[in-house]
Amino acid sequence: MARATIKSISKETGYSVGTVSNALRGSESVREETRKEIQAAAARLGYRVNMDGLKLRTNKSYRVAVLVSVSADAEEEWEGVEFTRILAGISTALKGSQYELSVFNVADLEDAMEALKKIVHHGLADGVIFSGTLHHDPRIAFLQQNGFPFVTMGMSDGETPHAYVDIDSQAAAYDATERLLRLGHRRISLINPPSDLIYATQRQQGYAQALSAEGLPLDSSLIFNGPTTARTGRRAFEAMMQLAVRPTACICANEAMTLGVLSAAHKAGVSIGQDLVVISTDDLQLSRYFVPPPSTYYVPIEETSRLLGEFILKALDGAKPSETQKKIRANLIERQPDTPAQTTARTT
Amino acid sequence: MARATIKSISKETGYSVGTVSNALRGSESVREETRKEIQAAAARLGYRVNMDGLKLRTNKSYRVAVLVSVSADAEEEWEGVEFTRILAGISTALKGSQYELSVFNVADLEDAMEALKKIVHHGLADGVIFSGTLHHDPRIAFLQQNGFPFVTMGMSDGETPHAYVDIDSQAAAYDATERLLRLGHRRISLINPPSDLIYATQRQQGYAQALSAEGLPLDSSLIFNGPTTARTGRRAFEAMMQLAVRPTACICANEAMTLGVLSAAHKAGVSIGQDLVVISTDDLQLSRYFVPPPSTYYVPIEETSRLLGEFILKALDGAKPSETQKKIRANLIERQPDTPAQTTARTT
DNA sequence: CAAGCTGTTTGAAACGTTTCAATTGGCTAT
DNA sequence: ATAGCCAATTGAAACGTTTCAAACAGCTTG
Repeated sequence: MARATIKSISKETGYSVGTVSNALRGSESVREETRKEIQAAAARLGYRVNMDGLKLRTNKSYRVAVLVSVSADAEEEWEGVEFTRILAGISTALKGSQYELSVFNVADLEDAMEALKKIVHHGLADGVIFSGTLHHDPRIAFLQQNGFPFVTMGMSDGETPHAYVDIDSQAAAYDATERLLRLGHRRISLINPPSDLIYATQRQQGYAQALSAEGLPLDSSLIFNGPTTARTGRRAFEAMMQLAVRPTACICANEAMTLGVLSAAHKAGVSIGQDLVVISTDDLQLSRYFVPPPSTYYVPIEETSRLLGEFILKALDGAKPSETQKKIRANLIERQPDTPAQTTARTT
Repeated sequence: MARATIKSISKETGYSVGTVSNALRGSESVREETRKEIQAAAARLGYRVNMDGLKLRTNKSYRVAVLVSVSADAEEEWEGVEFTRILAGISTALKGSQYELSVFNVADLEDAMEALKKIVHHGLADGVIFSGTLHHDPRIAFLQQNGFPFVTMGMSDGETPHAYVDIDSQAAAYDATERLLRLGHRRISLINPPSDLIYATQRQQGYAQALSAEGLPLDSSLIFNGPTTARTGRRAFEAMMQLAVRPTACICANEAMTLGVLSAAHKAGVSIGQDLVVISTDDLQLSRYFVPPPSTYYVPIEETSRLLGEFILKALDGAKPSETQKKIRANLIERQPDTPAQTTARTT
C-alpha cells in the first residue's frame, strides 16, 4: 500500500535512483531503452512524484497564487462573487501541470501588497494572478522589480509589457454608447467603477469616443464612480434623478450595479425601458433574470479565467509577454429591443 | 538574505539541531531556560518553519481541502457564488494555524468522490470541508470509513456523529410558513432544493409542521424541487400558474430561486406582493435589491464559514464530534410588511 | 565508591527528490 | 597495447525537518 517512490522503482528496475530520477524527467542523458523501461515500471507501480521532496530539494513552491479581493464590508457580501468561477477556470488550466492553486484573500490594496511581499520573499508561490489593475499599479511595479512571474486580469498603463488577459472594456463601452445614441438617446449616464481602475478609464474613453463621433460633448455630471456594487448603482440612480435634465439611458459596469439601478428606479416609480434604458455588462449571466432583463455585453468567464491559468503556466515556463497577452471582446446579448428615447425626455 | 533554518539557529546558539527542533515546538524535555534562549534566537533571526521539510519528514500535508461545487453548466454560472465568501471565512479561521487551504473544484458527486479518494489515499490534505450534505451521503460514509477528519456544512442522517455547521433550515421554513399562515395565506408553495439534499427534507419538514399546526394538509403539488438556481425558480413559478387553484405565497430556498420567481412573475404579469407573496432565504444580502425586496431569513455567511474553519482545526486536533457541531439559526429580515392573502385568492 | 536514577542534550538516520562529480565499459585512433 | 573519448550509469550529498536511541552530567542511594 505504501506509495511508490523513486527508490522503489530503483529497486524494481535495478537502476540507481539518480538514473531513475533522470529517466522519469525524460533526460537525454539516459539511454532511450532504459528510459522506457523505467517509465514503464513507474507506470506499473502507479508512481506519482512526491511534491514535498521535490519542493524541498528544488526550493520551488510549485504553486500559483491567486489574489482574491473580497471587501471586508459585510454589507457587500455580494462583491467578488465572480471569483468562484475564476478559480474554477484557473484550476482547470492548472490541472495536469505540476502547479497547484493557492488562494490568498485580500481585503484591499495594502493587504494585497503585504501578501505579495510574503509570496515573493518567502517563496509562497512561483507565480501570481490578480485582477482589478490600477493606474500606476504598485503590485505590478513590485512584481516586475523582483522579476516575479504574474498574469493580470486587466491591462496596465506601465512601460514594461507583461502577461494579461483583458476584456476590451473600451470597445464594449463604445458599442453600448453608440447603440443608445442610435436609438436617439442624447443624455446617457455612465455608471463606472472607481476611477483608479484602469478599466474605468477605458470604459470612459469608449464612452467619450462614441459621444464625440456624434458631435456630443462629454458631460461629467453624467458619470458616476464607485465600487461595483448594487449600492453604487442605487446611489448613482438617485444622483441622476437630482439632475436638472435627467438622462434617458444609462450604462452600468456590472450586474450588481445594474440591480442597484433597477431597484432604485422601481422605488422611485421610474419605469425601466420607458423612462430609462439600462445597458450593462453581464458577469455571470444573472441579469437575464432581472426585471426587466437588460441588454448586456457579455464575456464568457470560463474562457477568460482558463486563459489566466494557461498564461501563468507559460509565463512560468519563461514565455515572452507578447505570447501571453489577450484582449477579449464582449458580445452583445440583446435581451429585448431597447427602447428609443422618449420624445418628452429628448429635451436637449 | 538566506532564510533562517533550524541549522542556522543551531549554529547561532550552539545547541544541536535536535534540541533546537524540540525547543521550538516547546517540548517539555528541553530545559526551560534553553527553550527560551532558542526561541529568542529564532525570533531574532526571523525563523519560520519550512513546511516542505516538515511535510516530507512527517508525511502530513498540513492542508485543509475545501470541495467547491460548481456545476459545469455554463448557463448556470451563477451557481456557487457563495463560495467566495465561504473560502474567505475558512481562510480567516486557518490564518495563524499551520494549515493552509486547498481548493478542489468539483462538478458533481462523482467528481467529489474521486477528489476525496485522491485526497485520502494520496494524502493531498489532512482534513476536508464540504457542503450540500445528502441523504446517505457517500462522501461522509467514505470519510468515516477511513477515519479521515472532515467538517460538513449541513448535517447528515447517518448514525455516526461528525463535525458540522448547519443552518437550521427546518426552523427557518417553519417560521416562514407560519408567518404566511398568520397573514391568512392558505396555499403556500415551497420551492426547494433537490430532494436528495438533507436540508431540502429539513425545509419540507418545517413547512409541513407549520401547516399541520394550523390543521392544513400537505399538498405535494405545491412543492417544487430543483437546483438552487434562477432557472428552477422560473420553472416552479410557471408550474404554479398551471395549477387549478394558484398559491398566494411561496417560499424560496435561496436568492437565485427568488430572482427566478420574480422574473417569471413579472413576465406573466403577476404582481409580487399582491398576487403572490415571496419569502426567501438570503444568501449574500443581495435580495434587498430585488424588485420588490422580499422578506428573508438570513444567516451571516462570514460566521458560518469561519466556524467551518475553526471546527476542522479542532477536528484535526482530535476533538470529539460533540465539540464541533453547531446549528445556526436564521433570522428574519423584514424588508416590507408582507401582504395578507387577497380575498379573491382565498378560495380554499 | 559503585550503582542507579533523572533531566538534558547530542548525533544520526530518515523522509523523496535532484544534481553533479566520479566511475564504468566500450569504442576509436595512435 | 595505450591513451583518449564518449555515452551511460552510479553514488553521494544536499534541501529542512523530526525522532529516538544513546550519551552525558549531576544527583541520590546503598
